Amino acid sequence: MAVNLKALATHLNLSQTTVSRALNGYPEVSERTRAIVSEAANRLGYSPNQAARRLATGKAGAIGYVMTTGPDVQSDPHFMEFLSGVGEFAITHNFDIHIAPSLPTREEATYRRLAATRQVDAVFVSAPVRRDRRIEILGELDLPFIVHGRSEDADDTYAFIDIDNEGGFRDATRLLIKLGHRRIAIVNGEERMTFADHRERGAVSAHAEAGIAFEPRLKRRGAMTEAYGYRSAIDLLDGSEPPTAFLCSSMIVALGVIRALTDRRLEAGRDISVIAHDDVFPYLKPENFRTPLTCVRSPIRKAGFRVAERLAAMLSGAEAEPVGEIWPVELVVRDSIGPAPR
Amino acid sequence: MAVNLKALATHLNLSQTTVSRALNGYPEVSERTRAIVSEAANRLGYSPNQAARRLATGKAGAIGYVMTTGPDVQSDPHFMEFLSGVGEFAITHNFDIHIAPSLPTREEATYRRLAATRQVDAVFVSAPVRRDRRIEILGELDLPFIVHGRSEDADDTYAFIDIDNEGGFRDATRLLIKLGHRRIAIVNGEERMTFADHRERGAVSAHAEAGIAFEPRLKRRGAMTEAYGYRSAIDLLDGSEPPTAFLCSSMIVALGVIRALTDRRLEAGRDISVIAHDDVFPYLKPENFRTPLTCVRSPIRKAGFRVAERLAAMLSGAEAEPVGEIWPVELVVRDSIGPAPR
DNA sequence: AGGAGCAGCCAAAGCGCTTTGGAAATCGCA
DNA sequence: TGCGATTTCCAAAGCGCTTTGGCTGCTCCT
Repeated sequence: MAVNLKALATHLNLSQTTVSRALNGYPEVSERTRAIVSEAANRLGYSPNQAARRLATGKAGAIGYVMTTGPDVQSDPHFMEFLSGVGEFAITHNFDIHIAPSLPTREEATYRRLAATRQVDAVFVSAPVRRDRRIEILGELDLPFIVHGRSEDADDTYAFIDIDNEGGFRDATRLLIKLGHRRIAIVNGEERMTFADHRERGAVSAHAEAGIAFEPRLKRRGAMTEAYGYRSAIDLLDGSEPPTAFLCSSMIVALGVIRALTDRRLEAGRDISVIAHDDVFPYLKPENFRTPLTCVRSPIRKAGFRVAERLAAMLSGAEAEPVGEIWPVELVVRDSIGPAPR
Repeated sequence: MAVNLKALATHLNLSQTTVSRALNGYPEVSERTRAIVSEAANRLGYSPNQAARRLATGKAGAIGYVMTTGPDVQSDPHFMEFLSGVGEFAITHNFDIHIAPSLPTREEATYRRLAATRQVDAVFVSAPVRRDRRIEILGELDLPFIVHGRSEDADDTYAFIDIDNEGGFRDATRLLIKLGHRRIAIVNGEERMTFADHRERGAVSAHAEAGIAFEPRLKRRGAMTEAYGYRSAIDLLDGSEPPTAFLCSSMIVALGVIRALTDRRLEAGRDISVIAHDDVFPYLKPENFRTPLTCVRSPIRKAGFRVAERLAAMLSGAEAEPVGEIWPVELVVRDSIGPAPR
């Protein structure tokens, strides 16, 4: 059915060697021959069997990702946008993305399998937690990897790219403090997530430098759903000494927080201030909130692109030492903040 | 480095044949030997080189998906939830998901490459358009595939699984009509999308059977962003003879529509009715809208699971003829609808 | 004219697995 | 005890590619 190297070579009265070299751009074949070969290849619709090529070269032509899933695992809407970025780069370098689904409990085994079966040249890890087992395992495995985010600080033992979550939330908090806010709630990501740690740390340090005590009762941790944002905000607003400002770890969470405000007849920017982290989605923009939302912003798609780019660099040997890269985030002020009520 | 079959066989003083058979569960090896072999395989951390296995068997152990991406291509938040469903099934049958990123303009070539390089055993296609070129190509290619959605009706030439978009929107529209609504807007998906055609058809037919003319001015087509929902609704509300009800093709669109209503001091369920399609996301639930949202509902994750399941069936030969499968959707009534104002 | 150097091509090995086509050992039974 | 049937295992071929290590014939220089 499908035409293979041998058939093509026979057809051309050339050896497989020559045909292979012609197609792969090796210099030891004349331009004339190369032209003839590639013309024929196109015409006959030849493209090399990837498995055979892999076996011969040892290169997989794909980068991997272990996606946890299962009945109780919720999908992360951020990931799709991140993946689009990875894909954008992958296109330019002709590699694919190999997704290995895994139950959360089988993650370790899945990484090991990926490494052992040589299906991918490298992997990327996302949403790292505090002491991320995946990073420990990958460190032992013979498989290049990069982390989107960080596992633990002061770790220069693995490659990563992260955004300055701490700095972003510090800036945001500073701004709120400058506006007179003293009770600032932070509706943050899940407990174990490092990005949430960093954001909290940023908020805390901004309080500290202003000589204000950050009240732990005002912080929340949880899976970033709209419902979680709502519940958290209602809970805080209905308690005694409610916050005068909210920091939200995602746009979806902000949606829930705003709904709570609306329920309590509070208007963002006038009665209460809201700042959220914006990963920049095409379908939900902070400037389009009823009260345009002040944000700490960093396009997650760019991060995906960069992750792929770095992985490619690692594979080509251009990046030897594991380096960590931290991107600044941008504070974009819109109408959702204002002076603290007094 | 990595232990291979040969090494394992030598170590065990057995032939590669026997070791291979023992590991793959063939009957012509004694249970005793099998036990010894698999113990050793575990201990030495052997797992077969996937490329070699592919080359030998012709099976890739992966299903493919061509993901369009690029600077101007927006990611689809629905896809991640769909993919989780695919993954859930994939786990149980030990195959992976191979994502081939592609510029929209190169989609055809990407499918051809996927077929020619034999990297995947089958592919799935999502978000089909009217005359979907992808389906035409795949029909010619020697690569099993299934479509999530439909390309054109009366097509029993390819395998698909779809939800009854027409029926769902017909039911929703009937309900609105019964409540006295006569000007029902439909804020639908992109022009070329078949699911949007079907939903529109459902709405139109419900009008027809009630002897009411459906006004084309009340329909909108576009990429389903929040901003699009908002703009569409504002435009309709500010026009003459504004609609008394809205049908929205996604939850995100509904978010925008609701924002527009709020801007115009209209309350869903009291002043105006809203029904949306709900793909069932963990992070944004219709029951948690300020006014709980009446929905036409069908979990997209389940569809993903089923797509994978059917693909597996096709590969095992259990599913020979291409069949189309259409799932009913559920109309879930909540507070966002009410009698038409008079 | 004669040899060095090089461009252009090829045969064959090998990547690590599965699988075909036996062979040897064991078993059942008359 | 002898012989066919059944287990249990093996050697070798082959999947389709890349790549090593030549070989040939031409050009160029002295």
